[in-house]
Amino acid sequence: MSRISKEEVSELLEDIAVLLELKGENPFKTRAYTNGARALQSLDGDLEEMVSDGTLKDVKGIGDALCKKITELVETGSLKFYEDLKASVEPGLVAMLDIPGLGPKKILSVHEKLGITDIDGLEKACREGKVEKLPGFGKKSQDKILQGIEFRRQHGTHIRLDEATEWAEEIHHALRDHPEVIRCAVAGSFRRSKEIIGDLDFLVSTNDPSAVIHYFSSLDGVSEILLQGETKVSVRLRQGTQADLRIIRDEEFPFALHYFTGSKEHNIAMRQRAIQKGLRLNEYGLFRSKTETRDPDLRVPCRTEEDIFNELGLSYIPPEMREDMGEFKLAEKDAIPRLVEWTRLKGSLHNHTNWSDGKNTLEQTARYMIDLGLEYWAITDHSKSSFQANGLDEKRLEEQVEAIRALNGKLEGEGESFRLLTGTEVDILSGGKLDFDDDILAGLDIVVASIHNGFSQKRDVMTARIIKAVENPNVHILGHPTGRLLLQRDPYELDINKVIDACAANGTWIELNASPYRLDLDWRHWSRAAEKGVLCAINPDAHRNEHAGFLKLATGVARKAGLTADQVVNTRPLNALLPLIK
DNA sequence: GCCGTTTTCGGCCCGACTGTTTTCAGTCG
Repeated sequence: MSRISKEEVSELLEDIAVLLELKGENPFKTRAYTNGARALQSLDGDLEEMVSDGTLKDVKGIGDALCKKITELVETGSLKFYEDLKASVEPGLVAMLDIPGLGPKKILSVHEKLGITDIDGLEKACREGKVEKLPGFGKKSQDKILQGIEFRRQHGTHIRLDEATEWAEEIHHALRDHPEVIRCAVAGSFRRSKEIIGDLDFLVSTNDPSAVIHYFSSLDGVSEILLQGETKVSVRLRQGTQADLRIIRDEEFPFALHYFTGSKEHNIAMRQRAIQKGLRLNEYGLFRSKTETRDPDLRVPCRTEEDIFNELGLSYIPPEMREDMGEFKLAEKDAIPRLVEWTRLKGSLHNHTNWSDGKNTLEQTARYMIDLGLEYWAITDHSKSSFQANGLDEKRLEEQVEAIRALNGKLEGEGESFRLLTGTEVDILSGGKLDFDDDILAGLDIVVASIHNGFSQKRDVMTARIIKAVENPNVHILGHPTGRLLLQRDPYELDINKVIDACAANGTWIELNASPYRLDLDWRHWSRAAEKGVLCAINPDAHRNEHAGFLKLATGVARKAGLTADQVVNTRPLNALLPLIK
């Protein structure tokens, strides 16, 4: 047996799907590989075991052919079918799928007719006017391809949740202000609290579509209209993100809201359920017909999204959970958890001040958090090895603890029940040793242990390093466990499942770092952690007071992770938290 | 390639928009 992980197999199956698509294979076959990849992602059991005991074939979405290929991968570490397939496709063609307006058919066409093998070659052919002469292409297609290449060169395509929030709120408010708008909503991956947003989706019900479409396309932040029809318009915002608006009639609103919230995979599963019940589901309604697509007389009356789920034998699925990653099983049994709400948070357990690399003083921080109505706020400035962040040594830490005690005394004298908690974000050094000795750590309220250097260690070395740290009884929380910076830096190599298991075994909590750059631990890993009883701390890792706002944003991600208020430690009031951290 | 109390073959989610056509294929979400 070779060591190949479930994730690696899953990614390889997705690669196969892309390659098959480019070869012009039957789209349903292509999708079978995508489905297989997804089935593996949400698989609970151990892949090697399932291969050897033959239970892999029982997994829905994995049939004879996929089972054989996965078995070959697990047993030998490679797959001949994949190697042959990869060798038969020009590698430069795959990247062309990212260019708007270019799909597999057109890519194949420029490849076969003009011998183009990569984006640079495509750009050259466009400039020489060769592409517009191909059948099915024209001048406009050629210009659009050139524009797409240029745009992608200048901007990335995705934005973080905090950037998306600013735009979404601004446009949402603008739409709400328009007199012809009856109802409007932000849908899409933003409503699902994805950590990274590709484009923004807005939905409006109105009796005057053209007025709203015109209004939307001429909003202040719009730099370019990409396409415009009678019920749909797509624009480019100033900073590069695409925003789509869909217009529907008001009685269609709940159906359209569900449809445009997605995810695509969730929607496909929903429509399949509708078909099984002899119904048809689209953005205009749920119809008692196999063919009718818009007849109001055949529409099953639904006032809310919840009604739609109920009609299909499901309890309400919150938007954040709509990824077709197990939510249907829960909704069938009416077992969707009551997800945590950000208003339940009572404080935070990982933050910085001007003692290390933060902006505000202890007192500014305390006053600000009191105004927000919070009960506690842990001060966990960096430790001495993080010299780039002005980390505290033992002496300064001792002084800070004194200062915090004094400030707490002053607040108490003013009748405030709010408390700053003492603490540190202690560096996990290479080898897993911590940057402070145990007797120092033992005297603090909260110890967060995090990695800030030596990112490039090998997977097993890094895993052992982190496990050693979380086994220290003085460590309460593992901070930003994978070190990723969204859209900037990949996670370091580690076996996250082993780390989760170690946290479970030692009663160490795991952070959901609320910084929009991190949102780490990723929501996809929390079902395993929660199952093993690991508690979550939603921590803004605040470096200035306004970062307290990250708590709201990250609670959306915690909801996506399926977490309840009980599973999040900082929903506890101070008097319930203190016994836990002793 | 997967799947099945209508099926082991013939389906597979669905509709809007664009550009190139002259009724539709390709792309997108």
